[in-house]
Amino acid sequence: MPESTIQSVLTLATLGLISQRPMTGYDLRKVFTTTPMWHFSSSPGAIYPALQRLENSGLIKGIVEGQDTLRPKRVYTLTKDGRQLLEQWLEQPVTQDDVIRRRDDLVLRFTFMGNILGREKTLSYLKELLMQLKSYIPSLQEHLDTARTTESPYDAFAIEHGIEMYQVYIRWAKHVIDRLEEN
Amino acid sequence: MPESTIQSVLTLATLGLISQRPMTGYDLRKVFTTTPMWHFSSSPGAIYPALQRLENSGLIKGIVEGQDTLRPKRVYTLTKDGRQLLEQWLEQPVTQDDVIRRRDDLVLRFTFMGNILGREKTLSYLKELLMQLKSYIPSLQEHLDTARTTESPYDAFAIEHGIEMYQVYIRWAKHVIDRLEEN
DNA sequence: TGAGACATGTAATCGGTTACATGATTCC
DNA sequence: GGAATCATGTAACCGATTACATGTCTCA
Repeated sequence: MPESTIQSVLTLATLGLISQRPMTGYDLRKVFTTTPMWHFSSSPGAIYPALQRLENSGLIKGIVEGQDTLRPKRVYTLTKDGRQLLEQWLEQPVTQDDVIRRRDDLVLRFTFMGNILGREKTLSYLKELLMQLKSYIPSLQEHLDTARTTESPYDAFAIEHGIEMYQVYIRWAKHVIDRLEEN
Repeated sequence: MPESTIQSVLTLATLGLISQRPMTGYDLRKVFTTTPMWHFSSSPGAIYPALQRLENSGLIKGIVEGQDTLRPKRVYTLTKDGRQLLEQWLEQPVTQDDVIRRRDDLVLRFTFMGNILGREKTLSYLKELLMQLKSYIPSLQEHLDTARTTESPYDAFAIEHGIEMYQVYIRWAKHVIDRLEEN
């Protein structure tokens, strides 16, 4: 049972990536600079300390490859505890707070979920997500109404932006659910 | 000329809000808990230190109201330096990095911009934003193609999510431009 | 008289940013 | 021989989170 308090998105993303295949710090940096996961920091000052923390917490294990050569590298794999923590994160219920403050993390969780928890759990995750997204919109709508009556046109535009974002999010989730249910 | 290095979104948002009307720390907390700006932290441990930093940098000035009473409060207003820094932030060109890593900040900037820089500058801001948004999509499209050919369906879904988000962002920006140009 | 809103702080901890630092290997 | 890529780190700084802490005012 991992008792660590590690929960930053970067470490969770790292854990997820390492779960897909063993990786070095350099590999991670490449993912964070060359794939759409580039909204994560790829600076060595973020990644190497993160890997050290994960290893110290027993969530990953580094094996040195090419120890005899002049350019050895540290390849990390998940430990059982690491896998467990990752699953714990993925199985967390979707909260209103997630939908408001951690919109992007929810997509990240989805991405790892398919391979790790399977199709069924991914489907219920998406349905839960869908519910939370839907239940958030009315409050935005209310604020839009007040912004309109108080004549703050810029505020109103900004809130419209938010509403539209959540609406496509919902449409996307429905679409993915349909696709996954088609088999 | 403010030489401070203050640039966290929270402090910039604070500066923007105080520019609209003088505010206390408590007022800010209320905004951050009761309006769609609730994705900002409203914890006293974030706000009060931020206000102190802003005041120490000479960007805002606190005046104690009700000093004689038992519940005095500190009302902050922008200083000239504060206003200048705020304008500097708002006038910054929209970069690719903004569009990737600071999507939300861009909307925040838009919100303050109307009142502070006026309609013309807001329009050019939106057009700049539009360009950057458009120029970002092709790279996502490419990654979508590779994800599809390598049979990573979950990755592909996630990238589709991103593309759709940017597409509505673009639609929104166009819509607002049209509205503002109608006068 | 008690609940809830008003009002402001501090301290420990943690992690990300920025900048610095070093060296090997590969390929032209 | 030089550029690009491979590969890994450290240190100072800063700001956000969490938890703790305190007290007033208003209204039912």
